Parts: sequence; structure tokens; C-alpha cells
Amino acid sequence: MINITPIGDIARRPARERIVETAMRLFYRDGLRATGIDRLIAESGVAKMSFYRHFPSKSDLVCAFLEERHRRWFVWFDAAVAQEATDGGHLVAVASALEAWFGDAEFRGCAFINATNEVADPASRERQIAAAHKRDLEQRLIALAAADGCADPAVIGRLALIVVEGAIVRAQMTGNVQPASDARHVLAMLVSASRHGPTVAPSSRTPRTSKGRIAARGDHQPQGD
Amino acid sequence: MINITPIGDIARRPARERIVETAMRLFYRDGLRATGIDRLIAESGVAKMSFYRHFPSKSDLVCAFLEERHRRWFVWFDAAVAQEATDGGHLVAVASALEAWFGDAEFRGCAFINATNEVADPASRERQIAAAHKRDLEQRLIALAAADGCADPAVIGRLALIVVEGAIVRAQMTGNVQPASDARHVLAMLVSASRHGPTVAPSSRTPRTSKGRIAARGDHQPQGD
DNA sequence: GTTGACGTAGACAGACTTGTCTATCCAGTG
DNA sequence: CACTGGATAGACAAGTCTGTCTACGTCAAC
Repeated sequence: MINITPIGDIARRPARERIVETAMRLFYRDGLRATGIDRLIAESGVAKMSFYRHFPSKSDLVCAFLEERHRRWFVWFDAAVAQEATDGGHLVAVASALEAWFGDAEFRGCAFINATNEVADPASRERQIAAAHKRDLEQRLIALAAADGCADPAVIGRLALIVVEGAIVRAQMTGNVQPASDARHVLAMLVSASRHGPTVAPSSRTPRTSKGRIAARGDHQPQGD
Repeated sequence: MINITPIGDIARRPARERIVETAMRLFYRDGLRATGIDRLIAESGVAKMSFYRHFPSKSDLVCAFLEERHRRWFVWFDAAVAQEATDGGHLVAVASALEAWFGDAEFRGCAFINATNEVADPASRERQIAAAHKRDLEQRLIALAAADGCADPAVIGRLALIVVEGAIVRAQMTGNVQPASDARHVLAMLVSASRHGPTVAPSSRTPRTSKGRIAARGDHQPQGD
């Protein structure tokens, strides 16, 4: 994610900032559980008591990390999408942003998906922050779908979120950027279908039973480019 | 994933089996790191030395778990998809399978995505097993796309994999099954576009490898028809 | 009946975990 | 000057982790 990281000279900054900055790096790179307090302390050049003065428990630092990551990630995301967006393509601009992200040497997947995997309790603060992050992302995607003139931006945004999540996971597992261009293609198709066809999706829930078919339904297509 | 679990009366079975069965449950439910050797041993009612006789290290058990999970998951997947598939809809049948999976009370996401998040080293055996699992899944999806008459099953299969991964992650994070029907919708769109349009435009960045034809490739596809 | 494979029970080592606590240092303020 | 807030270094507690080891039990084949 490029400039999500350092900035000034890290040393000689208030202890709390140094701790958070180290957490941004280690928690994302190595994972939550794999990063121990001792290493966090050693690498941020801080005393243990300074750490516990600012963060009563490791979980508090994890939450601070997630919140800060949330903030920075969207600063980057909004800028990247705005830069890539064109009149005709707002949602597909997301794919271009993803491509840059996946290509970053530090890329290790989505910190919030990863956190969800590492923290068992769904009611935990960590999981709630992760869920909130994805809700915000969905809102972004819905807005982009609306800007693209989609008939049902709420549905398209929700579908787009699935595509984005899938691309992130694929990029993480394979180490390739290709999932980004794959995502671009699917997103373009979503937008195109929603612009041409009437309603593209079950606006809410599909009551279809396990044997229900969705087969035909050939009303949406060209998808052109 | 329903019948992926026990079967006979667990106690009174060879120690190795009891260990693996416990691992299937705990590793998936609680995660790799969060599940300690001691708990594994206690819950499978086995002595520590019996454990280390069969699995020289925890990592060996993790790999055994992943391989067994791989096996059982595809037994379930192939059966579920075969049951749901119709002449006109092979790929969308995957969504119905996912729906059943997501609705399972034990659902905790994809064990292989989760393992990838927990094991840092991309060269580790664990990561390789996870990558192989996804390659196999992609082959399945390609075959289903071919059965649906897609013009370019290799591309559609690859895109479908992104959709499936995204749906899994969304279901895991939200605890809902809706991502399954969302995925059904996107998959139907993929198939429809590929059937009508010529080629589904492998985005500008894809260097157009000419290894198209996949259908003939010898995959292991039990999918009837 | 002895042998050997396989199992159990549980102590132990050594590293690493989060978190507490003492003791010291130093910069700024009154 | 003394005081104080915030930082430091590092010992320590109590628990967990993986992995080793000894000692004993059981059963089947030879």
C-alpha cells in the first residue's frame, strides 16, 4: 500500500507513536499472534512499562493498530480510486487501485480479513473493527456503482465487495497481481449488466431453495469491454 | 460441511486416527496456532509419546490435517455440486453448495485461506498444500464452466474462483449465508456473458497466453455430464 | 513365556507468552 | 533547589508452548 508506512525519523518520537508505528509494521507483516509484546517493545525501542502505560493490554494495541490501519487504508484507497476513475468507470478504478496494492512488496493480504482469522471471538472488539471496515468499504463501492449509473447500486456494491475480497485472497495466496485485472473484468461486467438490464439481482434475499435454479435469466449481457 | 466429521465411536480407535480426528475439529474451529499440542493430546485421549511417535512435530500434524481436509472437502464438494447441477447450470450449482456450507453451524471459513494467514513462510509445506487445494478447486470450476458451454472456460473458471473465495470470506466475516446467493448471481452472469459474447476480454494487462483449451486436460472430474 | 509393537501417564527442559514491579534517569517547572 | 511526569532497563511471576524422556502396561505372534 505504498506510503502507508513510516515518514519522519522514527526514533525520537513520542513512545506511543513509535509503538504504533512498529505495530503497523509487525502486526501486518507477521500477524497478530506471531508478534509478541517483547519484540514489539524491542523494535520500537521503548521500555515495557511505557508500553503498558499506553496500552493496558496487547489487545488494546491490536485495536489501535486496526483503527489506524483502517484510517490509512482508506486515505490511500480513496486517493487511488479517485485518481484512476474516469467518467465511465468508477467501480473498475477499484481494480487499478488493487493492482498497485497487490504489487507492493509488503502486500500480505487484508489486515482485517487476517485479523478475523486470528481472533476467534466474533464479539471481540477486533472483529467488530474488522466488520466495520468492510461495511465502510461496501459503502464506497455502492457510491462508485451509483456514480457509474447502476440501476441498483446497493446490490452491485455488495457483489463488488465479494469480488474485491476474492481478489485480495487470491493475490495473497498466489503472490500474483493478476487477480486485480481479473477483478476489473468482473466489475466491468457487473456495471454493464446493471446499466443495461432492469434489475440485475434479487434486491434482497433469494428465497430459492437448495434445488432452486437460476439458470436461464439471460437478460444481462454484452459486458463489452 | 456436514458429514466431514466423525463416524464411528471415536474412542477405541487407533491412536493416530483419534489424533487426526481431534485435529480436524480443533484446527479448523480454533485455528492452528491457537490449538496447542497439550489440548490436542488431552482431547484425543492419547499419551504425548503416542502423539510424537506418529507426528514428529506439530507441523506434521498440521499438514496431515490439511491433506485430510483437502480430501474430505472435495468429496463433499463434488457430491454437492453434482447433486445441484443441471444441464443449463453447472457453475451456479457451486453457489448452492456454498449456501449449504455457509449455513453449517461449524462453518469457520476456508481452512486453507486461514492456514495461509497463519503460516508466514510461503515456501512452507502448509502453504503449498493450501495452494494446491486452490489449484484443484480452480480446475473444478474450469470444468464446470466448460460443461456450461463457456467460450473460454479457463478464464471463467479463474474468475469464478475469485467469486467463490470472496463469498467464503464474506460469509466468514458476517456469519451470513447471503454471500452464497450473491455468488450465484455473479457466477450466472459470468457464464451468460461467456456464452453470448465472443471472448470475455481478458483485460488489457493479461498477456494473452495461448494455452486456452483446457477442457481436454486430464483433470479428475467426477462431475457427471 | 518371551519378545516387540504399541500404548499410557506424567515429569521435565527450555523457550516464549503476557503482564507486574522496582529502581533509575532526565527534562521541565515552580 | 526540589518536585514531578514520563521515560528507561530489566528482574520477575505465572502461565503456555513444543518437544524429550523414563517407566510402566497390554496384547498378539512366535
